[in-house]
Amino acid sequence: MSAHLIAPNFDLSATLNSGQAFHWEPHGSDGFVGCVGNQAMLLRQSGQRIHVTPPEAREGARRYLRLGEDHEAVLRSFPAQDAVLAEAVAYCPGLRILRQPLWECLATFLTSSMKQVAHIRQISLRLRQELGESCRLGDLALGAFPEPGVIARAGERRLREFGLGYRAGFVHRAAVRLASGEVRLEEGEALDDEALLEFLLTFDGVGEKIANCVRLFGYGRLAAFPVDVWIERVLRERYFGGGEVGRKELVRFVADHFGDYGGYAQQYLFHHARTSRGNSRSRP
DNA sequence: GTCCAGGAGAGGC
DNA sequence: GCCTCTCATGGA
Repeated sequence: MSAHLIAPNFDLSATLNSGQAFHWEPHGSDGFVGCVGNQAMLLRQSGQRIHVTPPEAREGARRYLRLGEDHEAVLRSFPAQDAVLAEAVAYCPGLRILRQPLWECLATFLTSSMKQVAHIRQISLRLRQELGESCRLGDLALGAFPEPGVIARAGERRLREFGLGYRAGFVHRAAVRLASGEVRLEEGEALDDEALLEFLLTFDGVGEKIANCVRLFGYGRLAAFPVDVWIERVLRERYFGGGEVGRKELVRFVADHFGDYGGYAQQYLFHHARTSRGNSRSRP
């Protein structure tokens, strides 16, 4: 039994494997299994349809995949004279931004600093398997991302067993803050973009880059533009002719160049730089 | 074995 | 304000 969603110009595989979420596992020839919150689901794309199993996960999947939004408006908003961005969009036009549950988004990106995507993925899966609530999907048992209280009780030492290294303290302290009720991530929903940034920066281990990832992939602030090592390289090489440009100047540039949907532009540039052939650092 | 990763924070200047 | 160093780990 499954339900389906209409998803025009959508690339499920690229979207789930583009360094936003890290826990989706291939299933069968063209499916992916994972949890969104505590809902286990199988997603499978055929043409413009995405089939969701079980059917009761349909609305959760729709929200997570941000379906039903006007993606053409996003593409129209991009700077008209930007050939670099146009190339990245043409490379994978079906790539989208996800809308992830806030805590799993924050916690996952707290583990991301100075880590390769493959390793962030390994940590995310281990946290889910070892500490997360087990969610059944037919014969499969998938792990939800562990609640703050569970991580708080597990302790920093236990987290280090999962390969978090010095990031274990960041994740643990954030979990303790949330589990104690001192703050709630949902408070951020009501804040404007700037106030939300300030709020996220109050978490130890969250700097501007990770805060922007959480604003973009969790809170759905589509103008947020995370500048990581990949984006920094692309900007320097393709937008500034390989010249010596300070990181600060790059941040200033993206703020007024890419516009209201800069987060999408960023994701297209990131995905293209990281996965396309011709980039010596990327793997085929 | 070597390089480097979706960084942040502290310290020096 | 900007530059540099350290933090911990494992995939490529």
